[in-house]
Amino acid sequence: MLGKDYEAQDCSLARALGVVGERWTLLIIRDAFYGVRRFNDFQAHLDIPRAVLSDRLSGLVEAGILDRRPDPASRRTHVYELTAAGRELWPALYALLVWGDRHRHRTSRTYQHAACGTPLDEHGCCPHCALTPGPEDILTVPRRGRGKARSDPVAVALRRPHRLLEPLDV
Amino acid sequence: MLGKDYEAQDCSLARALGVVGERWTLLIIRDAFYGVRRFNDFQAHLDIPRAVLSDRLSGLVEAGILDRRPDPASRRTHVYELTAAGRELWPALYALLVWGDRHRHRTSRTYQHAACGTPLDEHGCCPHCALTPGPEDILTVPRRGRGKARSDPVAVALRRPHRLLEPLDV
DNA sequence: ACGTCAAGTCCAATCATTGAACTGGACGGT
DNA sequence: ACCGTCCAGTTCAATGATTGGACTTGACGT
Repeated sequence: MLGKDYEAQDCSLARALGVVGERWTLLIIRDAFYGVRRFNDFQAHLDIPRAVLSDRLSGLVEAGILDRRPDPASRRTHVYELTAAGRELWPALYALLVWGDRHRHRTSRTYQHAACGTPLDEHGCCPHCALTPGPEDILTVPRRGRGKARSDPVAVALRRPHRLLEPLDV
Repeated sequence: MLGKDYEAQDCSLARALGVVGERWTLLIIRDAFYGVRRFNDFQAHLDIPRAVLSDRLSGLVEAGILDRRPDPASRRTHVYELTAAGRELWPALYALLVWGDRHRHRTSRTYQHAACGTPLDEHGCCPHCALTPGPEDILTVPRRGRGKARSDPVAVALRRPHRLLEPLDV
C-alpha cells in the first residue's frame, strides 16, 4: 500500500505502517472497532471520498485486516469486519488515542471494562480487576456535555454506550 | 499537518493522527528514539527526499514533539531531540512494532529492559522485573544472522546494542 | 581565499486525493 | 413487468503532495 520505501525496510514498524500508515486507514479501523460495517456508513461517518474509501477497504481486505462478506441480512449490502489480525491492532490504536487525549484534545468518550464499568488506565488495563480486557470486553461511553454533534447515523448511534466490535445498528 | 478533516473530528485518535499520521512521520520519530539527531542522518537512514524531511521536521517541532537546537558541539549543525510529549509516543510506537512483528515481518532487533537484559513482552513490560520501563531504560539489540544490511552510518551504528534516546555517534 | 560540509530551498515530473457525477445490480411496491 | 430507490462502487478532471535532482547559504578548516 505505501510503496517500496516502507516495505524495503527491515523493520516491523515500517512494515506495519506500510499497511496501516496511509491516510484514513487507522480511522477506518477505529470505526470498525466501533462496529461500523457497511461502506456507506464508513463514508458518512468519516466524510471520506468514496474512491479513497473503496481503495482503502480493498487494501485492508487484501492485507488480512478486514474481511468482506455479503451481509447475511440483505443481499444488496456487504459487511466489512475485523479479522483476528485486525483486532490485534487495538493496543496500538488505544495507545495513540491515549497520547492524543493527553497531548492534543481531550476525547469525548471513555473506555471502560465492560464487566465492572471501571475506566481503563493509560495502558488499557482495568485498575479494578487488574487485567487488560480485549476490545470485545470494552464499553465505550460518550462523555456527557459539550459535544459538537455530528449528525450522521453512525455518530448518532454512538451517542449511547456501545461495546466495541458489536455491530452498530444504524 | 493533515488537514481539516482530521482536526475537525472530536476524537483524540484523529487529532493524534493529524500530527503523527503523515507519511514518514512515525519513522522519523522511531529514528529519534534510536538516537538519530541530525538532518543528514535522518535523511541517509530513511532515504527520504530532503524537502519532505524538512517539512516533517518543522511540523514536528511546531507540534511540540521534537525540539530543535544548535548542536553544542559544532556551530554548523543542529540537533533534533524528542520532547517529553514526543517521548510519550513510545507506547504507541512499540504497540505498532509488536503488531508488525507478529503479522508482517519479524524484526531484526529486540527490545530489552536495560537493567536486567530481559526482552520486553508484547505490552512493553519486563516479565522479570514486573515493570514497564520507559524508553530511556530500554536497550535495543540487533538479532544476529540474516540482515540485509543497509550501509548508511546510522544503520552501521545500530549494529551494536544501543540504549534508546541516547545520541548515536555516527 | 578556497574547498567542504550541514542543512536546507527550488523546481519540474509524477503520483495521490478530492468532490461530484455516473453505473449497475438488487429490492420493494404496484 | 415496470418504476424508483438504495447500496456499493467506478470514472473523471482539478487540486495537492511527493519525488529526485540541482541549487543556495552560512560556517568552518587550512
